[in-house]
Amino acid sequence: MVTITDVSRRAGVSRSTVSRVVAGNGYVSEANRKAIEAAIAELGYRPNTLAQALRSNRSNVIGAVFVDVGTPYFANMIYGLQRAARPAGKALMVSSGYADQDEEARAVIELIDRSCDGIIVYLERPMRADVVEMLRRSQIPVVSIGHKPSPVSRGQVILDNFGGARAAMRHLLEQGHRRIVHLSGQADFGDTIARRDGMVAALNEFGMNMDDLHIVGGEFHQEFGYSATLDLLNERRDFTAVFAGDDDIAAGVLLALRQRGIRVPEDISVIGFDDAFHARHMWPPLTTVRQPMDALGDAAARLLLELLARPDSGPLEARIDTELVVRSSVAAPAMQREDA
Amino acid sequence: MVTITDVSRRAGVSRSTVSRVVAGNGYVSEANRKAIEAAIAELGYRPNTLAQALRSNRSNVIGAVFVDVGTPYFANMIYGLQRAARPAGKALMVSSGYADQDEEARAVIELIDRSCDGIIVYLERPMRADVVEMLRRSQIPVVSIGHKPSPVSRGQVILDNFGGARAAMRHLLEQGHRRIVHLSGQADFGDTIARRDGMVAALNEFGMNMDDLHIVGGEFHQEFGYSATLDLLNERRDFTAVFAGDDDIAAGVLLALRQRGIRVPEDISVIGFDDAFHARHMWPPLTTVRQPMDALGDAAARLLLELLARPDSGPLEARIDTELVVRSSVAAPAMQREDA
DNA sequence: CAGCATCATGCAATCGATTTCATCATCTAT
DNA sequence: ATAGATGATGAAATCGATTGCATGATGCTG
Repeated sequence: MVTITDVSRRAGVSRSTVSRVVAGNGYVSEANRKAIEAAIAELGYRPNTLAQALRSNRSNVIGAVFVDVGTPYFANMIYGLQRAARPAGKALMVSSGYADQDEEARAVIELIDRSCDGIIVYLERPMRADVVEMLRRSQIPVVSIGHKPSPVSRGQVILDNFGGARAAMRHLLEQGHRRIVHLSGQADFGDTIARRDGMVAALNEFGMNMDDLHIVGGEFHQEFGYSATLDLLNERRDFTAVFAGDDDIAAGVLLALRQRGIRVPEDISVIGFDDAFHARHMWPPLTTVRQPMDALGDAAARLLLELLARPDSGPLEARIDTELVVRSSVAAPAMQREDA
Repeated sequence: MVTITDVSRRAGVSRSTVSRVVAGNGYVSEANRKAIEAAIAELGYRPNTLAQALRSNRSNVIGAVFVDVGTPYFANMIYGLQRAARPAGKALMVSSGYADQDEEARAVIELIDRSCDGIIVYLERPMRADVVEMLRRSQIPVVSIGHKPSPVSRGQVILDNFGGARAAMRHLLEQGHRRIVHLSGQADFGDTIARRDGMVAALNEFGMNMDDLHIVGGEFHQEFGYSATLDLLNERRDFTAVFAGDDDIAAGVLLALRQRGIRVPEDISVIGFDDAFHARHMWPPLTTVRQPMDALGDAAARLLLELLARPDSGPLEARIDTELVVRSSVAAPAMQREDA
């Protein structure tokens, strides 16, 4: 491996001078600069980032912990992260927490140990107290994505769940739907709570209220959407539209309806949330509320870079808007619907 | 930050002794071991991985370059990678090459600079010569996933494209299809070539040959599947089944057929390749050949760990099998088909 | 011409570990 | 009793950079 010492010898200067040229700071004569640059090129010198990091206390690595990296949902977020991080010369180290508190703790600790300059987290569980304490002591800036700000985070990226849920409901209401079912994800998730408020807002705008909405709580999985829809149908419930807590649930709804021979959107309308990768591939293509994952990642990285550049800045926040994506799963309600 | 020196002082021993306890090698008296462990716990000492890496020349980081990290396809591969790497104490650093030679070069160079212990690559383009040279000089073991082994890789993970394509064709042939169209991806991709051989093998088994197959070359995109299918229909070509180069192409095929009012699988059967995330969400749910991305990532990491443990071992290879996933887009051909 | 910036450079300390080697105490075998 | 093996420990060099400080050269001002 060719080191800075090799370069300095070749160019006939001290290591300090080489360092100045590489870092591009301090005074260096034109003659020496040329000589050093030539030596660097001839030897193919590349600075050892480990040594740099050790000495200067900046690793130029940012760490990220997500629920599950192996998921399309987060893949897109990583894309946004990279888009913002790379131009700033930061590499990315990613890890999954699998929605388990101890796994999430392990992942965060690993990133602390690796001397990341900053950490971005998207967690489903509150952070373990000892990890919070470690982060506080390490002084590493933390940006969290999602609903509840973690106690150590100095940056927060929030998705406008309120506005998204309101837009979805309004879309259904404007089409004339009045008997709507909402299949929500986990009731204790922050997202779910924020969305409820958005739905209420939309209902109010149409002179309705929460009582006019039938809510079934479950999980963010296709299976829930499927079985809940079947139950609804068996109860012979009277509804013309379903607002699914996410696109996975919506996929389950579509499946159940199709099995019962109920047409979408002619008989029943369905709207989802997320605009996940597969939303456009469903049949009919799913109308849904787009949650721009790449924008979330991008914003998180930007916030972190800002915190790195201005360590004394107060808590930062970014709010990301949702967007209604109209495809083909919503239409005006039919006057009458023949049940299965 | 609490360092090894702090611990040594607290325990009343030298740094060397602490290091031995932490590393778990060398001789240490029971009394000292206890004292040191106590000191570590009281101070909350965590070894500085940067310093360890610098001194011992092992960073315990594995680098990976994929075509595009922000894609569901690779998300799953990262999952497999992590599954194998974490238990070995290796962290992951990922980067995208965006199917561009210079971008891929940049990504690999970054990983070299970061002193990764090993690098895993999945590239679309041949590696730039200067990067090959850098890798060779750096002695960093490289494992490549995919068709063409890169000139520096000492490990190779190969997907059985041959067997997968043969299985897909056999499935169609067994159902009775004889007039089959293949919509292939980029003709110069290694995958595409290997699959062609698999298709020939299947045809031969049924007493047919390449002339009995109509091949249209294009790209691995939905748009190609869509437009190619429309063209085929406009030409009034006579076919009962389509074998799509991947599930994206298949999605385009389904879309075009649906628009023309052609039923799948009653009128025309469609089979894909990959078993991408959205394959099961299509309508009808797509029969396809599963390419186990997580297994590919897992195998790559294992190979790399093996190379790391046994630096003098010869070139390693792993072959990953595909699996036919039967859903609902293939059926026996109808006797007669009324064209649009 | 004296005094003071400004420009250029190198020495040496430092970051936080690992690792070689020397030293010394015990223990065992002859 | 003594040589040799084994166990236990610490001093010091080392990994490859960055950076504060001292020093010297040069240019400018009054």
